[in-house]
Amino acid sequence: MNRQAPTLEDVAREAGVSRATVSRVVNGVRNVDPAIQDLVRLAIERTGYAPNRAARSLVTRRTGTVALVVSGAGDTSEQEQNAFAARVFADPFFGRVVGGVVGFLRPRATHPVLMFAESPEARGEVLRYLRQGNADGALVVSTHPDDPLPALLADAGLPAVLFARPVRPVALSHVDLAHWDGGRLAAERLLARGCRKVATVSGPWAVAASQERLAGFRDTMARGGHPYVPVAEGGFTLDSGVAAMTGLLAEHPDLEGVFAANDLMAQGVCQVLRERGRRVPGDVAVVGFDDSSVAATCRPPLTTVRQPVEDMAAAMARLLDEHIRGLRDEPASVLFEPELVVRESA
Amino acid sequence: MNRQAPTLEDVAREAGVSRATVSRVVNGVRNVDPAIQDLVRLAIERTGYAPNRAARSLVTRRTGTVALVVSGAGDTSEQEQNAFAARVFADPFFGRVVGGVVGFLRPRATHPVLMFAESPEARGEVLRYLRQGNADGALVVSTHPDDPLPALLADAGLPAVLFARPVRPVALSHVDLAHWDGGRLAAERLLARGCRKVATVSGPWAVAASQERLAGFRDTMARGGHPYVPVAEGGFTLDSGVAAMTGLLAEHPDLEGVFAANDLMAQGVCQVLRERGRRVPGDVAVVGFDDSSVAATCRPPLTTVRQPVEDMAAAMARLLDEHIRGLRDEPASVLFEPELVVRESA
DNA sequence: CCGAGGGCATAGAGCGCTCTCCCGACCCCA
DNA sequence: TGGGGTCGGGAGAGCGCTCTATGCCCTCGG
Repeated sequence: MNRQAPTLEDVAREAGVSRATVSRVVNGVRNVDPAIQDLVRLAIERTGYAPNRAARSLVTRRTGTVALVVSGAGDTSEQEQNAFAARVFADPFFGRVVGGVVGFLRPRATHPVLMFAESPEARGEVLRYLRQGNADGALVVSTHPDDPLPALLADAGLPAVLFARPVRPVALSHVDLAHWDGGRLAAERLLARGCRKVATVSGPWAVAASQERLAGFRDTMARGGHPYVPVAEGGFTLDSGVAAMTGLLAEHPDLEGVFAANDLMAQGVCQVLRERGRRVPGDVAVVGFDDSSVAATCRPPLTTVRQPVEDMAAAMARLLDEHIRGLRDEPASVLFEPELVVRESA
Repeated sequence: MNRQAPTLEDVAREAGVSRATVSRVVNGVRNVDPAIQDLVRLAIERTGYAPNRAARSLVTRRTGTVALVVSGAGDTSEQEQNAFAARVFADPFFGRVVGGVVGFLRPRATHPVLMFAESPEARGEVLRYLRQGNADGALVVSTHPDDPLPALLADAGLPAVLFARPVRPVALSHVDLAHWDGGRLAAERLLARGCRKVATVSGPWAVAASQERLAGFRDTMARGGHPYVPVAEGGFTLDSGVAAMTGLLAEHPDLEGVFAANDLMAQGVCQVLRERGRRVPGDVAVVGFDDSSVAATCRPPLTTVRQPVEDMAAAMARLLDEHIRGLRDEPASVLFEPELVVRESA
């Protein structure tokens, strides 16, 4: 970068061949004499050559970069943008997404650019970024059902893959979890433990996943002879879990089991129960959702419905890669199955 | 990206001016007749033009991208790389770093590329990435004192800024916290509460910050008339906090105050204390460090030494920006002051 | 012995942009 | 009115790479 980086031309001169030959050696090789290959490789070594990506992507029209976009709802103010980023990262869920994405991209010499799109300007920035060819496509994790970004990307014809099926249909690939089955697993666990009086802390109503988890839970409870299940709506945060549980416990002091739609809320549920003198799982069994890191470190460790986030993120990256390489034209969707992880809380 | 994106040439034709003029308008430089400016802007609007970044950075030698590198110790195996990413993100600390960095970069139309450098190959990848001109510089957060990456970057003459002063001196700018003062604040708080028997759970010995926090704490306690302070070494994780506190409590059952070198460990300390029947802060006062998100959500909420991570991260980004733009030649260091945040635990 | 054919290398034309000249028009003042 | 200065715009040379077209040479069939 600093003092005149060596160019293909320099290497060619050093090796006594032409620029094109060096280029062939550097990239996947097409018929180059092995002796010359070695010669070139030696010259590359000696000059410390590193291909300039700008020049390369100028002609290949590929950047080896994808945008990893966390997009929010509508219209966050300038001041809140930092907070948004911090909040997103505070959720252990997102770390797993990054882990899965990086795991897939790394062997493909591709790198994720982190972007936040929680305001109209930020969304415009994402679109511009892609249209300028800064990145080949976008992996989008929406934190809000009304997120307009997917539609914008689809309209612009930009390659993109979503985490979770969008509420409004959009012509983009996505990966998702069989949330209904997750709810079912939680219900089955509580039923198997013999819990009679059972309640649930759901995710936000507007989020499709919340509704599906809830439906799976309720349907299964009903089938198991418990047609009525009190529900309190939470917001996927610890605080909201505390609030929801406080309300539930006030109305139903005799609860024996609780299903919280994510681990953070389950943690809040446990806190409230303990503060109210209930033992978990002795008096009340608690099932969480996600199998995030808190599930294991929480006291007591949470029995939870595992969402294979890393695999899902990797699948996202794979789908995007296929779209970018033109191997896939039509939007596809990949559905993952949840799994019950039994620890101590239920 | 898809069907022939419009080029500068197209816009120029549309506006009836030359390529150079359009370029001038786009970059907002030099004297261009306002009337023509409007003309060009209209043409840009009509064609939907977006400057191709590859072409631009080919000539400017700038990418508008910086690498945000989380670098680990030595030689992590391929399988553990995902885990590394997940672990890093599980630490709420890192989310704050990202928030601060993004906050600074965003107005400057710069974006962070996320990279993990926890193995020799990964480190090579980072260097190559920078030397290829994929990014203009690197923001490095080391998770291990023996991290060789800073030296590699310095040797390669690549612009980079570190979070925390490296153990071995390296010719790179960095930001850091006055850790000694942080330890002092914690000690002063415990002294002010009248705690007699006090212990501390330190961070890993190898980490300079741990030693400084410890020194500040001990020196201040000594000055306050408590020359002997039992220490247990932790690893900045919740589990290590639990283990350390278990040991301390066994040897010193009469403890009245504990300083843990980060909030995660403080949380572990509180768990152990509660399980052993001690009330916090009634029986034992606990002071944490960082003021991370767990400090507020923990039960009880932690009194802690605040590290202004977002500001520090922003300062890192600013330093890097100055290095990249050539405004700053010599390595600089910026030191931040910690601050006591009083909640309930002490 | 000659021409066809194939492996291997080179030449050279861009990719889309910036930026340095350079030139024409206009202004000011003598 | 003319000379020097300034301002606004155009022409064109690359930036470093890929890739197609082309050419060389060696082998082999006729």
